[in-house]
Amino acid sequence: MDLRSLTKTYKALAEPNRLRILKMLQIRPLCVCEITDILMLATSTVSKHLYLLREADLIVDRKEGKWVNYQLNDHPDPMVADWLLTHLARLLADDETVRQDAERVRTVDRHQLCAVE
Amino acid sequence: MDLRSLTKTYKALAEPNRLRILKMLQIRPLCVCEITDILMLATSTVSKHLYLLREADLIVDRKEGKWVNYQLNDHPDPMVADWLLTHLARLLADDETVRQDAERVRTVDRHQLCAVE
DNA sequence: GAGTCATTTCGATACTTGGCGAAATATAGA
DNA sequence: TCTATATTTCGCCAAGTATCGAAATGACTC
Repeated sequence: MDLRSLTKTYKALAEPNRLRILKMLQIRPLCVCEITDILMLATSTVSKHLYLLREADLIVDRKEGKWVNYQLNDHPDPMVADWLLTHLARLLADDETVRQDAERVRTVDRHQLCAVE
Repeated sequence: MDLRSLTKTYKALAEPNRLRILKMLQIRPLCVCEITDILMLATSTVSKHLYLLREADLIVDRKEGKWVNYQLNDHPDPMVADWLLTHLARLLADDETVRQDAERVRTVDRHQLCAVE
């Protein structure tokens, strides 16, 4: 673990929408269109956020048909990412935005969202 | 602890020179000119880095004569900064830059540095 | 109080990053 | 193979940030 990679990890965490994504993924795996719907950002923007979280070893992607599911990394670098994800579970529990995101995660359905309207 | 303040904390950590400063302050308190000498940056740049670390509750300043000594915050927010600083103690131990910084911290003397040459 | 030195603040500049839409890629199904 | 859908990549712009030097501030000493 050197300065460069630790900086990359903290940079990945230093953005509110990316923290929201991580908190949402604590509830269950989500596809890009579900995350996009909840954050209300362009798909390309969300894809970029997911790329940075993946590069930081915090999440992993699993292709499933035409969807790409993202989930928290179950086997992250034990020195850093593992520890940060564990801590994050205790953080932001009382944040209003994060709380509302959690409700949306429980009710959102990808079959309703994508390509409809 | 909400999204905004947690983002501020991670932003403070997401820069290599600021991580180097924190690692140096783990050894002993340092004044601005000592840190400036080790990082080889302009004084104004270092001052700004210190400002951001202070705003994130990670360090505190103590005036001592014409110098301003910075040190790690002994009583940080127990929910975040406290935990991050504890973890940081274990991190970056094997980083070459951080190791060299540590040597400089042990040998540097503010009376030799400032206003000389 | 004038001078000296450490630090902070200010203003300018180059670089980085978050955001979008459009184009490219990948997968499923007809 | 053609079409539809989900995602990624690319090019661009606006906002944010790291950096510097110069000016301002604060503190000690003569």
